[in-house]
Amino acid sequence: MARTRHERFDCSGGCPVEATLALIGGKWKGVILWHLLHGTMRFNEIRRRLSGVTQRMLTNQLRELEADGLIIRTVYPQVPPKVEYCLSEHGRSLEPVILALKAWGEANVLAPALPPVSSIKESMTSAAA
Amino acid sequence: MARTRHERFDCSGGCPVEATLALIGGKWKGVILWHLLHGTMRFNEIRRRLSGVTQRMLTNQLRELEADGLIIRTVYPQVPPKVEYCLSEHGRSLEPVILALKAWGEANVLAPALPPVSSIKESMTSAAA
DNA sequence: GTATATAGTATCAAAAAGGATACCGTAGCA
DNA sequence: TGCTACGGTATCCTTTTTGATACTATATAC
Repeated sequence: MARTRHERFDCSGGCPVEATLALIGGKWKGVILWHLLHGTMRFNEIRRRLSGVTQRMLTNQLRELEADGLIIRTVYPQVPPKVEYCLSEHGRSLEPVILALKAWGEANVLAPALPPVSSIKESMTSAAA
Repeated sequence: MARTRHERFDCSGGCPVEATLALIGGKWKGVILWHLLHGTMRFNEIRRRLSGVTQRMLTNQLRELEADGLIIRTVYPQVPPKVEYCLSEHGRSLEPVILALKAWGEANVLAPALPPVSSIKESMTSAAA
């Protein structure tokens, strides 16, 4: 159920890159994992931090992360329900990856106005047209 | 054209994680970048390494990477055509990220038979049912 | 004269991802 | 008595992504 694209890694030679991206590449997974780096959280707690996510999506993503062994879901037999999510050991091993993603994003996406590099070689391109 | 999901980063507080994933998160982008870390490559050269990719997909992904300023496309006005792709400076700055993804993938996805952690808490879960 | 390699486009279709909305059952609060 | 919070499901729909296939132009080799 809801297995995304984890099953097929056909890129010969080896692309652990793809394999990893398949696990954390959903729209919300990266951020969820990043938030969970800070500690255990309840469902709605996560939801509030990911403003914009729907319940269905959040449930889906959390379930996939759980199925992939990256997070641990603990439901307390209470009413109203209380469900906690935290990183598994496996998930925590992703910390350097997440932090690398975050560091690069901070340095290269949000800060600068990245100029279109596609201007220099346009002269060559137009020569072929 | 072909802008994927780069435009909207609504996850408040800041998720450079998402921002980065949006750039490298396509099905092939990560691998393409990884291959380009090794040096300049021609179109079909990349294609052969990504066995399974279609021409259309490869073109798309390369165009997006170029539009995002991560790679540089150089077309030589020859016939038959010769087009080279290489990392831009911006793209090369992704090297630690790519390597982190690769390292984790090698260590955690391909090697071990990752046991389903979802067994311990099942007792609690069933108690709620 | 035909085939091949090059780097693509164009068009159509399928699959996957993501989103909107409504609903559930109970506890606690007013 | 009705409201809200909790952590979801179920259903339907739209958008995005991916894939299959056919087509282009020309130089070179056969």
